[in-house]
Amino acid sequence: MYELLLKHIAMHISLSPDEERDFLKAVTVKKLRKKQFLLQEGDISKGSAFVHSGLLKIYSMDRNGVEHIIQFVPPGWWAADMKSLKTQQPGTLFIDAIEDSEIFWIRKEDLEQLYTQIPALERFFRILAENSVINYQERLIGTLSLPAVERYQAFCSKYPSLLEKLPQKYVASYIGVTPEFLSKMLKSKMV
Amino acid sequence: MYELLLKHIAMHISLSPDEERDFLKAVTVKKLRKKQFLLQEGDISKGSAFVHSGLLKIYSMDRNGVEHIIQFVPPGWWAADMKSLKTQQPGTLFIDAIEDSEIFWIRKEDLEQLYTQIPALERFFRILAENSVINYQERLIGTLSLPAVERYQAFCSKYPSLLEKLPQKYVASYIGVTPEFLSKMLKSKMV
DNA sequence: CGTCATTCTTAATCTACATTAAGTATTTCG
DNA sequence: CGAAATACTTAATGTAGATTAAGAATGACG
Repeated sequence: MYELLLKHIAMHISLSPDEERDFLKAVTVKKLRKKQFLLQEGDISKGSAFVHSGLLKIYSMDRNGVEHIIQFVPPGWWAADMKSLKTQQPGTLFIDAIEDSEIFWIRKEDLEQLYTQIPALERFFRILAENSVINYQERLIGTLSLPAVERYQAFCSKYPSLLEKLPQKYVASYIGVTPEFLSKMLKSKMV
Repeated sequence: MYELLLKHIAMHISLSPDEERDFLKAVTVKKLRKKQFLLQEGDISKGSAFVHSGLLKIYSMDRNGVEHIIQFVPPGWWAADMKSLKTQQPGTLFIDAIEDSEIFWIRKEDLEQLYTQIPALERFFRILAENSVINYQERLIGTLSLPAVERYQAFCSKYPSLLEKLPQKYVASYIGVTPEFLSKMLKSKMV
């Protein structure tokens, strides 16, 4: 059941069997149907989700109702509205399921208690957060300095497996163009 | 000497006098003259810098030689090329001083040794990294969904004190427009 | 298996912002 | 102080990508 989760943790730190057990005690399983929300704008985020199967997206919606996807969350990755989770204020992000998904849920207060009990967990999430910073920096540099075609190419080479199963319009949203323009780019063989 | 640094640490965690002493033992002071580089593209980042006084900028340069500022680093903030620091591969970022600055330097291996010795430090940098993720997420959403005027307004309300002492062209670079266009926006009283 | 929704395409028009190129302040510092 | 570098402005022109609107393809599901 929890092999994927434990494997991902073991990639960065090692836990004793006791620590593993205590950590898993705090984890619950949830299923999400395609299109179901895990979190909506205005909600206060109460915990973090590890995706075991399926695929989520995290996005914001602008005042014209257009979605801007800030992250896809395939199996092995974590999903949360970090700001709302930290501040316990209503958030601005949506998280929903692109396909039927199974997630492991850990509540904020349980995780914080575990941080104190198991210092290695704190290291694990420090490392994840740092990797996340690196990703967002690179993405920001891309949007500031690369034309749309090259942002698309970068996406393709970074996430080849996502590319296969994502509706094209979500890729457009992620790289920051309209679906119409992505369609045009692909046709014109600029890619 | 180290009041600012210790105060910033104390905002998130508490260290015993011994831990404080051990941490400060790993810290060295460096001065940077205006325009001096702390790090250049191709360098391998060997540590992290806490800005005590002055002001740094972290940026990448595109293939046309245009700077894209990904972060200003005023006193109380940390500067590093996180990717290069983690991977110990040549990095892509530049860090230099906008004005004469004084920084506290801690080497990667010393910090890693301290993480093990002082778990609270690991928490401190986890929290900083998480805050950083939140910032980059918000900035990314801004560049994907807001027009230039509103990105400028957001910058003004978020960093009013920076605005005063920054050359206008650096603000332009940060919000992702040309200096000419920012100049035009400001004149046209759109702001 | 057919219908309704969703996704993708095409093409015309439009616009926010870039580019280029001068010219004008403002700093810097010898 | 005076000269050179740096920063800022202005304005004409160019363009990447948005918008709109229609239709075609694909998929979901009763």
